[in-house]
Amino acid sequence: MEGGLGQSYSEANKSRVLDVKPLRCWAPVFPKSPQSPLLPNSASLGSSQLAFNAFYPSTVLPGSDELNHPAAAANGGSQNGFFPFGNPGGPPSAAAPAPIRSYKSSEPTPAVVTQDHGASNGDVGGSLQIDRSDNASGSVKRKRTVLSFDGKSESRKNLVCLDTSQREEGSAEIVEYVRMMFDAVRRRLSQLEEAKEALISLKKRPDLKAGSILMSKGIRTNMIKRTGTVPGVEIGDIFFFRMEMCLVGLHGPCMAGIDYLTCKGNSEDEPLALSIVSSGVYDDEAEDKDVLIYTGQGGVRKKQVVDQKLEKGNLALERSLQRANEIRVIRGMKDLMNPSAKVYVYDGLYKVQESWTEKGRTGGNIFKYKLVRIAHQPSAFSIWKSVEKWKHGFGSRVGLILPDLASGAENLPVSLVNDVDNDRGPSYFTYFPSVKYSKPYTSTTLRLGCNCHTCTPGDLNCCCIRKNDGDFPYLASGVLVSRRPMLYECSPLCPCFPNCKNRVSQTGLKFHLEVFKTTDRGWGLRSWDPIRAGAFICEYAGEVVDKLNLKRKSERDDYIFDTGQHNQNSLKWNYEPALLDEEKSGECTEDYEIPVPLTISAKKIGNVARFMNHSCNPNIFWQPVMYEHNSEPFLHIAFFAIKNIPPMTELTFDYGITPMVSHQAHVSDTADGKKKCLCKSANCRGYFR
DNA sequence: GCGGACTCAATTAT
DNA sequence: CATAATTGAGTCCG
Repeated sequence: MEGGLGQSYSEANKSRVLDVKPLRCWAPVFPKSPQSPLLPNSASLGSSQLAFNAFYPSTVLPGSDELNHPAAAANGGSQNGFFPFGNPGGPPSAAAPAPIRSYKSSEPTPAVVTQDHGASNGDVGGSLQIDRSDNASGSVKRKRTVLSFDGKSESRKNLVCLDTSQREEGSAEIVEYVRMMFDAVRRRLSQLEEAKEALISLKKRPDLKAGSILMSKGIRTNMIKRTGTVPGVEIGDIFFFRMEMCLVGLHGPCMAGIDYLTCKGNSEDEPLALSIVSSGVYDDEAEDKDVLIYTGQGGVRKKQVVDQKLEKGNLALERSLQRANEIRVIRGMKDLMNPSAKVYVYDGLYKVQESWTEKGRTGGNIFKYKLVRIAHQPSAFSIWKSVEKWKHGFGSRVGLILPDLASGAENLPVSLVNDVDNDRGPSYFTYFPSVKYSKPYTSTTLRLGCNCHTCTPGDLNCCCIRKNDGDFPYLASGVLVSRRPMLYECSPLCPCFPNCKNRVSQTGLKFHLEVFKTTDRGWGLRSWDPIRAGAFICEYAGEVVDKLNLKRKSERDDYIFDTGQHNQNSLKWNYEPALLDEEKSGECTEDYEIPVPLTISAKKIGNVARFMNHSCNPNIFWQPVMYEHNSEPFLHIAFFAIKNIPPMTELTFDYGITPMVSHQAHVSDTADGKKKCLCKSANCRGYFR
């Protein structure tokens, strides 16, 4: 889509920021815009900063039509960076300005060149417009770099490519797609590496490798550097790898802590800070929820005592103090679930309030910058601080009804909280952490156990691994790598220890969960802890019921989970084998294979899963898991995280077409038995059964 | 079991 | 186009 509206918009915006030659001031053209993705919030700037905002070099204006772009875009306040004006499917602007190379990362080489799409801008509420490379069309442009894939283009049908404008400017859907893809590839690379570990110890970095692959294939977005908000990235979003922030354009450098933009073409260098990561390498003061004392870069890890220099990131922060532009702040901290790793929280926009130098611990002079959080932003880091307090018992949890709803039945307490109304709890039920069968699941009795004492990834002698297509389904960190038709876990029949890594769904809760009262959807479930994509949440506990009997009884049961009627078909979660040059198309299916349908009722007995609400844009999926009790195989329904989930975010899954609704009267029944959906997601289907 | 030293990384600005 | 600068995430060792 070169020359499309999105691009010319971006180019124009870019130029506004970058070219600050005073004599070409178009001040009246440029309105105030808190949402404008590229510029500091002019409303909150002093007069000196206004001058900076207003410059709009006429040289990049392709035509009089383009004059409207900044104003329209800014006034529209489009959250996702879409164009709220113009002809959505309109012809590409032939006069789009030439890209300014120094402000855009170099163009990646798509593995498969994308096909032209009719309308790639403009449909604000629409689905992510991604190209499926069928390479059937004659209009497909091929570059020479494609050749390594030419022989196997058949197996690459599912690879989704982003077009130029999608790589330059993101949206919620594009960002989500990139993040899902990144983690799916990373998990697969980790899985391959862990399987090899038995033979050779390769210290590879799956996170870097996954990032590198996606970069080279153009699966990234928000490549145009900008100050302020990044379309599709929300305050509070969490990341487990630096690469991930790099791919979605939140923070460009994969290592350095300060991202900045240099105003090239200007005689004097005027770098501007865009985002910073505070992660503990330097002696930052990051305890206050709204103030961050950030240390400049340089001088650390040097053999001799070195003074930091006022250049690059340090200079950029200094200039940003003068310009008073918004700076994205990402706070990194130790991941308590995985102490050797880190987790990064996007904490929104800050401004540099003052700067000074002082003597660092190692003796050299260092720069310090005091950043203050801009008011009235959604809370992010402060939620983490609150959770920390609740966990340590200081500070009372507002609205706490019960410290442990499960009364000790789980290995972690489950809080019951209501801070919205006077409801003192859900209706009575018995807490039970697993599924109760009254008769065998299947008529056949199979010995399914393996013979290992320690099931080791890559060991194909382990028949539990063989049943999972030869892959150890979980990583050492406990996350699931891929959805599969059926997941086979080790069981009491296996001689391996109960802490075997292939028993993830049997080992209880991993996160401190909370059942809480929502404002309009009854009771819901959320977690105090951050959750990684692929992490196990809980299983669907309850009584296995006979579906036919259930229908006859006509007694209302809103707590039914039914494998036969669920539908997660729209979810594509697994890695794309073609990205890793794997010929594995058939085995990578995400269609479930349920040998015998299973219906579970959590009305009388159940666990936390019975409180999970429906969403058309869920963060949890369910996966059938098979293992044995008393020498007989039983089917369980296990829930895993689709994406990284920040603390205190409601956990939801897609009820699909199941006749199950949440237990509360938060849905209004329509004539045909459908329930009105209140999930509020952009792609909400409106109703579910 | 933890912290420090050391090592290997990918990307981007220069 | 090569190179320097950046520091996350491992490993190793005391």
